[in-house]
Amino acid sequence: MSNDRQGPAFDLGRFLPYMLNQVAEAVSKSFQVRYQREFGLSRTQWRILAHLYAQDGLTAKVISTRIHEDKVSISRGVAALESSGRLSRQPGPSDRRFEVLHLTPEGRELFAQLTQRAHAFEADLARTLGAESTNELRKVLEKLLPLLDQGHFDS
Amino acid sequence: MSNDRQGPAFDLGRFLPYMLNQVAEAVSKSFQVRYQREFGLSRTQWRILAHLYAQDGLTAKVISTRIHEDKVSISRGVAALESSGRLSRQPGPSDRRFEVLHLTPEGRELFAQLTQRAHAFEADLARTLGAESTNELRKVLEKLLPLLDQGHFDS
DNA sequence: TATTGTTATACTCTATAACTATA
DNA sequence: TATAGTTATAGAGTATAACAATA
Repeated sequence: MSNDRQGPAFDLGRFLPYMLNQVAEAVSKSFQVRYQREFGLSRTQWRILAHLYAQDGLTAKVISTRIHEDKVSISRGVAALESSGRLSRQPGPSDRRFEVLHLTPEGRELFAQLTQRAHAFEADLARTLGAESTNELRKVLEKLLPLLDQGHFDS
Repeated sequence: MSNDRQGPAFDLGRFLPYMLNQVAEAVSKSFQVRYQREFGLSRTQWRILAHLYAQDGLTAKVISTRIHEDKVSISRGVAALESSGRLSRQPGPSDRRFEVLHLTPEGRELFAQLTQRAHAFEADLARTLGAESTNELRKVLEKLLPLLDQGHFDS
């Protein structure tokens, strides 16, 4: 058998960035159904709600840097969540360029329902992986995530 | 201090699907620069090249199912790669509905260059993570990837 | 009737720049 | 001059359906 390759071998299926991406995309898409189909939330909206649910009174800017998303996309997400009655905004008391964001009772109630589904989803994933692999995965991700904030993967 | 939470707690930063997604996106984006900026390839085009580089003569259908991408997107990627002279297609000998895809020498040469960058990028990532974490990550991903093909995360 | 692949269309996301209002 | 947030716009990616050619 002749081998007509002229360069070094490459197996995409064993290329870490590709593997990571395939898995993350499938998991993410599978979970998105839970909040998009039933509650009409985009991924950005879901993430904004999650942050405000954990800590009320954040500004768009803070959320933007935390989730590494553009301020434009956050601005649109916040506007949509406001017009659907899930959050309200007030001008910042000390600096009126900021807007302080608060969940409405409806928004809080909605997200409380979503946390249950999120936890159930995560439990399913952990069951699929097994406890040990889940812990290993969590450990690796916890090691990588701080590097993102430090801009280790920028450019 | 009063706690005004009305539902169960939720920490997005410790939610596995979110963690996976943040890391995968950052890693992926960081690598994309290598083939997009210098060679004008889209992610789909890069993946098509990778498959043909490893195994010449595949059809669009086969590539589509392997990388879990829509046949429309593959069709467009193949058309773009053909018009930029990186691959050629012939009607399948036994069934003319299929088109057999081959890299041109230019396409093969281009991808040989890309494999070097890919390996270098992966080595950087492994160095960042450390050998042990890298192996753990690989093991977990190898456990999850077959589940995708089985449709475990569909719907 | 089913399958490969193309075309058309619409919708979402993303990235950028220009703008406002505040500081 | 710099920052928070908005608006407008163009590009890419994604999803769907309709279509042509072949089986």
